[in-house]
Amino acid sequence: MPSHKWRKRFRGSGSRWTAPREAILNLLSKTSKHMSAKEIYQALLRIYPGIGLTTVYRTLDLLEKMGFLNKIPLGSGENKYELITESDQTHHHHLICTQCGKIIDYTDFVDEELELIKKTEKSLKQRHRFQITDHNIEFYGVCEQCQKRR
Amino acid sequence: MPSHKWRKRFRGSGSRWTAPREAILNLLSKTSKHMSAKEIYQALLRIYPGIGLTTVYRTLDLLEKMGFLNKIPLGSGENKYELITESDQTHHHHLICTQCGKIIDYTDFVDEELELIKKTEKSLKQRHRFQITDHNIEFYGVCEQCQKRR
DNA sequence: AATGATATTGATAATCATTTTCAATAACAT
DNA sequence: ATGTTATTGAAAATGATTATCAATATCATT
Ligand SMILES: [Mn+2]
Ligand SMILES: [Mn+2]
Ligand SMILES: [Zn+2]
Ligand SMILES: [Zn+2]
Repeated sequence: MPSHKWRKRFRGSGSRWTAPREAILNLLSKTSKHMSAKEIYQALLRIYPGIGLTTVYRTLDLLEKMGFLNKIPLGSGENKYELITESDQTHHHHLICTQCGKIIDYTDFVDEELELIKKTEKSLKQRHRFQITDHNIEFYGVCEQCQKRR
Repeated sequence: MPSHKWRKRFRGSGSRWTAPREAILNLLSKTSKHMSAKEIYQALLRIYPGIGLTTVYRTLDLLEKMGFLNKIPLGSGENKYELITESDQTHHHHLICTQCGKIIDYTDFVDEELELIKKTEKSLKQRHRFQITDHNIEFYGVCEQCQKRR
């Protein structure tokens, strides 16, 4: 468990290093999946009985604010979370199954994409006086398994 | 009120032409805003007292399925709706204020965008065996008014 | 124009994800 | 070891949307 790399980043922020926070970070670092609060809660129940769903929500909020993870709205009102890895494929977008909610990362044409994004952002900033902070690109469809299911 | 152009499109679909449906279509055709169910409900109350919020939701669902309007998830769990105009700027994307939820249409670089989209879609389709049905591009930021507000 | 089958409506209650409240507990600077 | 206060978990509250259901309106057919 090389899980203490996050610990230091809690220092000085006024936030404390607690068992739920460690558990959630460990879980998310072990999976490549994009998980919802409830999924995270249920997965944790096995290794951490007694953890509260409320705590999961609060922790996810905190971790997002600290820049540890991304929150991905599913349109159904449900959100999914993924750890931000400081390693390789940091910038990526998503392919979302509209049937089961599965999310797949992709990095196709990121360079061209970024160029276009940059241009558009600049244009929008000037014309609408928006302070642009982020963008989102995603594709929707039906995954292989859900295609077979009917 | 040239509002009877939709009427015929209800024929044969088994759906009936009703007052709430006409009211909602009229309202949305008069505005360029992207409105939530509640906003639509409240706007209608003045001209159509007694209309139910439930009916608004149901009608919006129906109209979306019939291809009359787009549903835009806000990430906060709230959705906004816009009429699809058969006229000019059909294909566009959105600039969304994260403070007040205001949505602004933009059509910058749509040609380049569509080219990139097409390429990416093809690539994703092959590699992940997804049946891709749609895409979404949006920018987030803070609108001019919300910048002033603090 | 009257009839009848059934699509639609609106009030109410139910869901579902997320947030708020609050008293009990745990983390950590001293 | 101690005290301050951030954090936790249970329970209730919220906000958007959906399900139920009896009453009503639409519209094809007399
Ligand atoms: Mn991802
Ligand atoms: Mn629009
Ligand atoms: Zn799927
Ligand atoms: Zn705004």
